[in-house]
Amino acid sequence: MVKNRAAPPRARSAATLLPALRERIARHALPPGAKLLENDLAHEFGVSRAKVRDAFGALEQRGLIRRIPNRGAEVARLDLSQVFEIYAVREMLEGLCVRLAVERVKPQSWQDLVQLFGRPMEAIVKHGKFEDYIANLDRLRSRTLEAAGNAVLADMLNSINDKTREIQRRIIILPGRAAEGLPQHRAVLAAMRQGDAAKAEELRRANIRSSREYLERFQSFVL
Amino acid sequence: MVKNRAAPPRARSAATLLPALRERIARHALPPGAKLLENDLAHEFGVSRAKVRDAFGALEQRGLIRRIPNRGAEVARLDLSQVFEIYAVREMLEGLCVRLAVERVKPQSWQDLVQLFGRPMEAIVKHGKFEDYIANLDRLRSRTLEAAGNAVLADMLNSINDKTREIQRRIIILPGRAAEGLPQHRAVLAAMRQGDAAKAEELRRANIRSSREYLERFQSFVL
DNA sequence: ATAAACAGGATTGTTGACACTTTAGTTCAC
DNA sequence: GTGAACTAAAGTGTCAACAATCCTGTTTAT
Repeated sequence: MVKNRAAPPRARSAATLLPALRERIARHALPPGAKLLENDLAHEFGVSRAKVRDAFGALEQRGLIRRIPNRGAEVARLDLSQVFEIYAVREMLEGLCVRLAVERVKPQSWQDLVQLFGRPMEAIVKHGKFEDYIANLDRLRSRTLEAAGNAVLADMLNSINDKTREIQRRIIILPGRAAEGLPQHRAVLAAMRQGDAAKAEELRRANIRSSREYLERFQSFVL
Repeated sequence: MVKNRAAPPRARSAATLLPALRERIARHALPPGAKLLENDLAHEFGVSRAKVRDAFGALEQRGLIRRIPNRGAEVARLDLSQVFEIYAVREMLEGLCVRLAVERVKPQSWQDLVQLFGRPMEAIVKHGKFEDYIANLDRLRSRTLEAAGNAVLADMLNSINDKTREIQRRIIILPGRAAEGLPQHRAVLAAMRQGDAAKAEELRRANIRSSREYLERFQSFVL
């Protein structure tokens, strides 16, 4: 190879390096096992190798990449058992998140989401518009996280999310999953709209267990 | 100041740098707000400044230190609201941990801990031997974490623990807390010994809520 | 006397060069 | 033809010097 196969040195700033890498890894633009070369990235982002190295350190701490001495860094692969470990934790934390959110804001503040998850989402699922479905789920997610007002929790859930975003995407695309998931999210939202924190928590946990079952059944398609 | 007030350059290796700093911060050998000087630490541990810098990056990711550009790093202070945020998360995760542990190992494997938490701990509490009390709690903790067999969970709980170890210590020393906590731990262990995962989980959560109440009542002594 | 301006020292941030390790490709012996 | 030994290239790990920034104590002007 004579030429740099990496993208030309677009003038990106150093501050965007870490989030950009996180994003690429989370959406599998950099798939598991992909090697990360310090030089190429330094060149592409227009920063020094030292900063790339710093970013690698942060990514390693978050469990997004794996570093082997003298051999470089590669995107971490997660095997099935790790994914199930994450699901166990996620069930608890997402449940807590919903409960805190309900306890801290007025019930009517969820009204717009209740409506969004009515007809509009119905149509989205009907027509298989998965990207829109996911975008709306994400809106619900971030609204809930914000309402919960717990930075420690937010950090952990974001960390988990970075690792499993692509897997969740693949589960949603599975036959019947969206149609089965939507009523579950609606039920959670209904409890939130009523201000019933305990019920919302339990329903959210059930929703995640249900997603987990899909993963168990279709694991060969997802991993 | 003419002389280096830091310890003489003991020959410590680079591999121990990060754990050593974590430990110092966790036990408040470096109290909140203490400034960390790259040069002093590099000298003390006999490593280059670059490595100290790497370690700082990891510590910052874990939320143990705070870095301000051009101003250096200092041990993070946690205010009361953050501590309560952590308690909310901890209650869920410790509960999960106990449940998983019970589900994965034979009930009789807890027998030695049941006995340890009988007479011996009774005596320890009676004589106010707090260090022993804490050491045994820690033994219970690590045994449970290991039995749970969930690396993601272990990571999160360890991270939380690093941040609140000293606070937990101060709560335990509070008048009446150890005497009130011991029966709670006994109850959890009894449920574990019976193989009743759900009950053990709920009891553990109650135990943490109880600890939280102490913190609420005596916050002025703890922070 | 007070506050702004200024120097000197201390500390962090950044860069580039160099050493070490691994990998891949080539040669050579059998 | 096969495999071991050697060589060159690529990549990572490390360090030390340099640049930029901040802090402290002193001077200076009002």
